[in-house]
Amino acid sequence: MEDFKQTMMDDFLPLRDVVFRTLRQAILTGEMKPGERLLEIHLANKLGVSRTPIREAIRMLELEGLVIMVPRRGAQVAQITEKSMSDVLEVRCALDELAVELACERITEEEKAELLEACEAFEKATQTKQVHVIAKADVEFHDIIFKAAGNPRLTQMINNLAEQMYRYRFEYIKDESQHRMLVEEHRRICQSISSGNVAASKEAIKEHIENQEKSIIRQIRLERK
Amino acid sequence: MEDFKQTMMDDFLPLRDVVFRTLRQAILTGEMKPGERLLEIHLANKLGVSRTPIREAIRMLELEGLVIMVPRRGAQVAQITEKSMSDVLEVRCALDELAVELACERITEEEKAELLEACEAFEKATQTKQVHVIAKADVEFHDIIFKAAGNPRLTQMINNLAEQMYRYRFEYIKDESQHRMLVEEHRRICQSISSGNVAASKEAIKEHIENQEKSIIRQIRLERK
DNA sequence: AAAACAATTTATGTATACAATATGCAATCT
DNA sequence: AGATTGCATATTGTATACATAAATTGTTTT
Repeated sequence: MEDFKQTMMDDFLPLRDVVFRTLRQAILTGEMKPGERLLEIHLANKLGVSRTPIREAIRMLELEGLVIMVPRRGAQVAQITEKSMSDVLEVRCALDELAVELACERITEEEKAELLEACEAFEKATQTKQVHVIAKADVEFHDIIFKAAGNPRLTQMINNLAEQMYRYRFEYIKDESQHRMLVEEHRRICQSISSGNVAASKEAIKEHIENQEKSIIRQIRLERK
Repeated sequence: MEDFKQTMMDDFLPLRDVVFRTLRQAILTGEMKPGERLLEIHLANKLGVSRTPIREAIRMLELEGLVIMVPRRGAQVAQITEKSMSDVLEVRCALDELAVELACERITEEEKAELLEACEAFEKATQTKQVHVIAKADVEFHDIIFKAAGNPRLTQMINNLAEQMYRYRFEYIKDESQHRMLVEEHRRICQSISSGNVAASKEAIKEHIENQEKSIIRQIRLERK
């Protein structure tokens, strides 16, 4: 009986959170386009809830920078510009460098094993050529680094930044010509962290992010063709 | 009459934002203590508004990490631990290093002059021995660096992190024995950025943040005595 | 026909009402 | 006495109602 209650409480989610995730997903996947207005009643009807959870979700999206508020005109999906993306990536690169630096200092032997395993799993995943499988393996690899870095706040911030590029991620991963390089980059990151080489780790992760940046910028330019 | 209407519209702020700022201030200054519950009706009565703006403000505070939500129990002020503070400072240091690095690369001659001026203004401010004057001069100094770095997203994130330490800031600035060192640190930062020396700038800002960290950790230990 | 103004509509901002859930206390049972 | 159940209360979660401002449309006037 206690178990039941526990599970019920665990997966209870206020509607605002459901709405928040739904809208965020819609924005990040590009289903809702930049500049598109978020009409409360419209969204409320569409999602079958009242305006209240919609509004609270919008407040959260606002603070995440995914929507911008125009006073007395409501919310609209934030514009994604080349500049704003490279700004985000600039920050993300710095934070990822910090993450690998901390990981170098704090990683346990057990985590080293996990990292190596995740690295190999990623290589296998690329062979499936299934985008979501590869994406998942990629996330798992990086999550181990974050765990090893032991700074939850840092993890949260990186994940938040990474989400902002969600819609371009798949395009990047879809491109099979990149797979060899991606695997190689992961290997270098894995090795340099395991050997505690801070400088090499930072260099490796920097290249990793820079390659992503190039791909994303390319995508953006294609879109506004 | 038209004038009045115009000014009202210019500085029109939804109540949620007023409430947000008010509550954030209360939390950051320590007026609302960690663990304290945020009862919606209570706050609504106290601030003379309805529950709606209170709730929306809480959603924003939640995403900023200043309050934590317990489902069906509402919000409470987040605990500030030594670990959480050093986590934040770890990230902040990395971001500040990025900021000075970018500033080195992008600063204009005009901004160099502004920076020098702000640096000298800060020194003068320390002589007034008025905490809020010094704090303001300090903010202005760092703002010029952020402006020079030319990454609004980065600026926003650093400011957000800095806010989380708001309540300890004043204690730090109040301590007059630190003033000489603070001025010296600012001078080094100013000089190294102006001369475009990335490595020296990073080193200087790192020390600057580390000294703050020491002071903050000291404060926290004092509080929980 | 163009501009200005009024009326209407639409959507946000705010308040309140209603529903569901958790908490605390007292009465009851073992 | 201790545990348990049931009820009252407090509080959150959600929906709706009302108020105000912006946008739009249509009409009138020049």
